[in-house]
Amino acid sequence: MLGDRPNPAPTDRRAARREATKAEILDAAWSIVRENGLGALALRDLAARVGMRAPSLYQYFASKYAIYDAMFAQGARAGLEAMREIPIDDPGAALREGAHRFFEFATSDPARAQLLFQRTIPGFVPSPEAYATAVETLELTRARLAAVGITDPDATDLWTALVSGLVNQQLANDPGGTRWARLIDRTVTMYLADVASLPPAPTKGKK
Amino acid sequence: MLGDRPNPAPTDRRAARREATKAEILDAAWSIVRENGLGALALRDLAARVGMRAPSLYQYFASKYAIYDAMFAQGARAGLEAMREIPIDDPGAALREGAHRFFEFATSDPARAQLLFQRTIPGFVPSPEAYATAVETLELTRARLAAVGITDPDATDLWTALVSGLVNQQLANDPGGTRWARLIDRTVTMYLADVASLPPAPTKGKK
DNA sequence: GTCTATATGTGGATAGAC
DNA sequence: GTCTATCCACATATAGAC
Repeated sequence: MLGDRPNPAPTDRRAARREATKAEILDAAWSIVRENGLGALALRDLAARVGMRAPSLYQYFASKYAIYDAMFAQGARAGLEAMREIPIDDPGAALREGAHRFFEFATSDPARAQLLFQRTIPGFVPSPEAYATAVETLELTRARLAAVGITDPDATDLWTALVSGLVNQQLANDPGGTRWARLIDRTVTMYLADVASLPPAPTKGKK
Repeated sequence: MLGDRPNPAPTDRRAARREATKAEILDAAWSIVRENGLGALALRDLAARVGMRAPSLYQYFASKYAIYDAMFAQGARAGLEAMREIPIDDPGAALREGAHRFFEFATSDPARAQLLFQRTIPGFVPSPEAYATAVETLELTRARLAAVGITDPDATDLWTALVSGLVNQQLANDPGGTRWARLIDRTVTMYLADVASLPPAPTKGKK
C-alpha cells in the first residue's frame, strides 16, 4: 500500500492554487468588462490577459455563462456588504443612508449594475446560489423598512421603484455625474411623507 | 438621346416596392425580437422569415446596426404617438394620464423597451435622426409638466426617475403583471404633493 | 436590379497531443 | 494543466448568376 498515494494531502494545495487562478481570471474579466462593456467579454481576450489560450479557461469555468455567474455572485456579495451595518439613528436616517449606499454601489460600476440589475446577456440566467445573495440584499432592505414601521408590500415596492429609478436615470442619462444623486434626499423625504399620510394598510382582508 | 432612359419614371414604383420590403423585414425583426429577446436577432433567421438568404438583407440595410436603428426609430415614433394628445382636464389628471400611457407603452413590449431605454446591444448607438424622436418625446413631457406649473429641472428629473423606476421594476420583477402598475396613481399623488410643498425654486441665481 | 453562392473573420466550444 | 487543431454559428463582404 505504501506509495499508492504519492500526494498524501496536497489536495488542498492544489485547490488553493486553483482558486487563486479562478480569482485571477475573474479579476481580468471585470477589467475587460469595465473597459469595453459587459457584452464585450471574449474568451480569447480574457485568456490573453491571464497568459493563457482560450481553451485553458475551460479548466476553471465550464462555460462563458459560468464566468458571468461567478461575476454575478461576486457583485451580489459586494452589494450585500455595502448595505450591511447601517446605524439606525432615527427612522429617516437609516433609510436615507441605505438609499445613498445602494445608489453609490449601483452607479459606481455601470458594468456590474448591468450584470446584476438588467438581464442583458442573451441566455444568461444567474444560478440559484448566486441569485440567493441578491435576494438576501432585498430581504435586508425589507427588514430595514420594517424597522421603521413600513411593512405594507405596496410601500416596499414603491421604495424599490424610487431607488431603482434614480439609479437608472443616473446611469442612462448622466453617467459619472450627480444629476440624480442630488435628488436622493428629496426622494426619501417625499417617500416618508407619503407613507405617513396613508393609513398603515390592513395586513389582510379585502376592503 | 431617345432611349437613353428606358425607365422614364418607374423610380417611384421601385422605391415603393423597396420600402414595402424594408417594412416587411422590420416586421419580421420585431417578431423575432419579441419571441426570443433583443439579442437573439440573427440575420439568417431574419432572412428566412422573409424568404431570403442572409446576404440579401444587405440590399435593404447596410448592416445589422442599421436594422436596429430603423427599429429604434419605429419604437421612438410609437412612443411619441402614444404620448400625444392627452386631454388636460386638471393639472393632476394630465400628468396621471401621461404616466399611465408611458408605463403602458414601455411595459407592453419588453424587447422594444430594452432597445429604446437600455443601451444593451454592444456597439449600437442610435443615429441622431432616430434619437431625435426620442428627445421629442422627452420635450413633450417637459412641456406637459410646464403646463402644470412645474419648470424646475430637479422636479422634472424627479418625474422621469419616478416613472422609469416603476417601469423598470415592473419589467424586471413582475413582467406581465400589475404589481407596480397599481402604484402609478399613488406615485403621481406623492409627486404632486412633494412639488407643491417645495418653493417654486428660483429660475436663476444661486441661493 | 435582385438574390445566391461563396469567402473571410470572429466568436464559443471540444478533442486530443504533450 | 496547457497547448494545437478543429468545429460550428454568426455577421459581414464580394462576385456573379438570373
